[in-house]
Amino acid sequence: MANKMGYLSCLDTVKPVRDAIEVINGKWKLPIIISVMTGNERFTDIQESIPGVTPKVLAKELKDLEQHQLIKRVVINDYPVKILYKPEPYADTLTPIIEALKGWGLNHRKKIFEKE
Amino acid sequence: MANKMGYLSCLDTVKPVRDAIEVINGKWKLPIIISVMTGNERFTDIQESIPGVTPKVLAKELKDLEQHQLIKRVVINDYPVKILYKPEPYADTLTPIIEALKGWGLNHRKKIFEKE
DNA sequence: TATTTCACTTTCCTTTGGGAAAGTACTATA
DNA sequence: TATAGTACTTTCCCAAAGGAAAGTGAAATA
Repeated sequence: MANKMGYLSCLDTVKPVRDAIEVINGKWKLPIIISVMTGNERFTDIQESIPGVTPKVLAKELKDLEQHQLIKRVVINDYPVKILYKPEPYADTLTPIIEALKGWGLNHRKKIFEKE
Repeated sequence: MANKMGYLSCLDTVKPVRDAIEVINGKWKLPIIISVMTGNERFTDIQESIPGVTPKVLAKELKDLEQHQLIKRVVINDYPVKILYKPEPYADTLTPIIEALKGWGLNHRKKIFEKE
């Protein structure tokens, strides 16, 4: 079967981009990763560092991020038990994405304020 | 008022990242931008270049992207009327984000296949 | 003994995203 | 005249995202 499409294929780029989006999708995953990478380890610290996040959402997203091996949940058996969230080394691979989004967001905000 | 928080502030990064996410959120916006930047101009071409996108979703996302000045809708008054979607120069500013996501997605897929 | 803290969970509810399928208005082509 | 293509819109529906508020259980602190 030959080439019968009238459009230009862009799957080379679209497919991996979609794979990445699936992992970091939603409003909260990247902010949570950023908070944990910044050094926030406790549930309530992470929650307070991200305005608007509710405990329900935070608990769910932390589980998702753990499954993707981006953070780990560490239980410390002192009395009382402490729970810490730490970034996994794999989280570092997201830095270029985070930096690109940060740069774009900064510039976008500037653009919006200037023009409108 | 002094510093009374027990957590580390990460708003410097979280805020602009959230601004960026708001613009490119969802499953389809980046794939559509990629398709248009690749050179697909016609509605059906864009649709066919992105497996799974429905006309309803595509129409809605194209409008969103137009509002954000990332693409423009051009009406050509031949008979029949032609409608073309073209990238705006501002779309180019997304390239670092797209490249970062592409690189990450490629590597992630490799990681998944190797390990599990 | 009462209150607070921590790390959640539970319930309820609304909004948003998005898929399936059909329809539409126009024009071109056979 | 009939069929096909273009660029959508419309309707219906479902699932997931996400917000608000309260609850929970254990332990520390006042």
